Amino acid sequence: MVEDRKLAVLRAIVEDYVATHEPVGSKTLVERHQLGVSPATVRNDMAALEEEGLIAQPHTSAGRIPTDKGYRFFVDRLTTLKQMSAAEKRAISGFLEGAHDLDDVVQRSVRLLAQLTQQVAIVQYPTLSKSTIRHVELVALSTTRLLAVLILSTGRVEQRVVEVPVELSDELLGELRVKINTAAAGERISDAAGALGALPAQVGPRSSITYSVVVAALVEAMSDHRSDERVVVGGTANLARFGDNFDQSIKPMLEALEEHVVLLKLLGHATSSSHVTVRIGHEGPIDQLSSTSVVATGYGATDDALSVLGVVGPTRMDYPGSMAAVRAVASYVSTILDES
Amino acid sequence: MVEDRKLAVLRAIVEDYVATHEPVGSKTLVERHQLGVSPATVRNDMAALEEEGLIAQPHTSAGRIPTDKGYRFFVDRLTTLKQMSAAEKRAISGFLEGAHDLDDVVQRSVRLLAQLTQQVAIVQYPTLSKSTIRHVELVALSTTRLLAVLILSTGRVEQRVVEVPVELSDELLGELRVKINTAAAGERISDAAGALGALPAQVGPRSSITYSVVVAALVEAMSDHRSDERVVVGGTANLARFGDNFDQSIKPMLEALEEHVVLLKLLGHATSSSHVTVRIGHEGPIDQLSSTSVVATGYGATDDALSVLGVVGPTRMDYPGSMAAVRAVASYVSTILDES
DNA sequence: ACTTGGCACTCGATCCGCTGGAGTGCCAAG
DNA sequence: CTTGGCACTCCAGCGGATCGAGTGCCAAGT
Repeated sequence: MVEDRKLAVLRAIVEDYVATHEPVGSKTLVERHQLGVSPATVRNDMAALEEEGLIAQPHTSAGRIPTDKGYRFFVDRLTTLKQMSAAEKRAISGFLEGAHDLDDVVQRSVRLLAQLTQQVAIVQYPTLSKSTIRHVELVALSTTRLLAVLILSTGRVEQRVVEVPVELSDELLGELRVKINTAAAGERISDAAGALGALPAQVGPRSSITYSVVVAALVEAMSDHRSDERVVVGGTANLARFGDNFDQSIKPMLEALEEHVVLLKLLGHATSSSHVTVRIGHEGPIDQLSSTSVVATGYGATDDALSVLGVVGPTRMDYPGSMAAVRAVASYVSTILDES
Repeated sequence: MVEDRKLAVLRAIVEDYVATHEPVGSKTLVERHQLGVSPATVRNDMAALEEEGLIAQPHTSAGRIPTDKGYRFFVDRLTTLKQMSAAEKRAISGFLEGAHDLDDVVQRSVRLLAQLTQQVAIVQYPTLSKSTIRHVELVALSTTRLLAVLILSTGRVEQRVVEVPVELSDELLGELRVKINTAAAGERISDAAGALGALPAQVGPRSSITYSVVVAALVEAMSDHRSDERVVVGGTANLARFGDNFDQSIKPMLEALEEHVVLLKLLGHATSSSHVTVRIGHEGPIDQLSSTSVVATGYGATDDALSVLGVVGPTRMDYPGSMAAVRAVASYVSTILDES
């Protein structure tokens, strides 16, 4: 079938170009792949593919390279999701099992992902808004300052210094601690604000001011979007393999990696864990990164993802491999977080 | 005086080369600086400087560039410590004042330092071994697992999950919490281990096992050197200005920035806060970074530094500027940490 | 004892023109 | 629809010529 062969040619072009980083011509194509036809035939197919905007040539007498549209087609229609080998699976779970701490899990995931894909890996911490409160601890720093420590179900620990306009006695602090914990424990962050808000009214007017100050600070700490932006990056050294066009690809990438807000925009919002999202080149939200692709997925519960992780690389990346690695790591991280 | 002029020439060469990144010749030198002599004279001086190993020429018919030894001489003998302008001082303190959290302080410092020096900035968290324990919190995750949260005087919060081989009742947990806090609060980390170690013997044999397990885990968490290695990096995008020789300077740099252990080696151990350390090129501990310099200093108390911060850049960097910025930021961070 | 102008020399950077080869598009025949 | 043939295009790479910045050295001047 003619149409089939055209797709085979596209696949071959993508694979070859990803492997060699060089425009691929009709002759080398039939040599390296068993297409069973002559270069001339391939040339005809290539002309058709170019017509459809799936491939392009850098200059008249050069081979073809896939366009963003070509990659998109390749990812959507020509990619059979690669399975990780048993050895790889063992390596992944072994590496992640060793963690005894949320920070540890995140850090290891990022390293792992970077190593597996040989690219820049990004892991976002579990979103605050989807966690429930496990415990709130108040520690006096001085008589008018206290440190509020928020321990969440996902293992995240958030802290915030609170200035209180009145002197705090030990008893009052203890009372506060108990009241706040009974009100907030087990609640989702978003709901806790309401439950806590009711507290000041329940106590005598004498301590009600203190209550409201502390409660207000806690609520603020919880809704602080800055802490939702926690993101860890790894494998930056892999940028070195991006190629030679420094200013065009590496510099903007480094700049983006500095700005966590930008990174989050890049990753996109947490989708379901079962689905791997691929954004190719210009499809992404940032113009400077038009030759960069993002492969990401949610992790955590299958239905309602806790957060996102993924890799970032040049459009000419190994999509099947990256997708498999991202999916595998996300799934292992999910199970580990479920256990704890 | 002849000797004086030779040094003036060296200074001029360093300054010009740092500014232009190009080998500097005798003619351009007399044009740009008021040396009051002819190019020929400068050439004689240059020959002498080259004889002494302070400058070198990349090839026969090119201008001169400073050698590492030349930079060293420049830093040691020709640098008058630049003062920050009032506006800069205001900007620094203003930017750092806004922080309400240790994490915040560290993060802001790194950004600030990167921005001020236009280079890669590194800040190490306050060393654990120099902090005292403010509070220990134990939160039950399940009946046999608990989360130990260590709150330190510097504002650092360390956490660790502990598996306990026996079932923990609420009362036992409360008892543990009180005992541990009375034993450890106010102690230096290094001393706390001893105080805690005595605990199990003080209780009945029934709960003594539980005590020893928890205590052991806590002690391990405290002495865990991994957590001493906490380091934050910023301004990576400034690597882009390093120049063109990608493989020689940028790639190894990126690799080093990935490995926090390497970074710590690079920064060196905390020296006193009052003294800024400069390591030039090959003087550093890492061979791959032989064309990279480090400007660092301790921060925290003047006499006994809490930890280290600094910047990393090409040997051809603005030493006076970097030294001034590093010193200024360190001093502001110190005061802020003292306050809390 | 230094400084300085002059001068010959070196050597990388840059431009130019050439050529080889990889790759294409098209056409006519199978 | 495939295929071999063929003319054409254009980049990459090479060698040679040129340019100019910079040097080292020397002899004369202060």
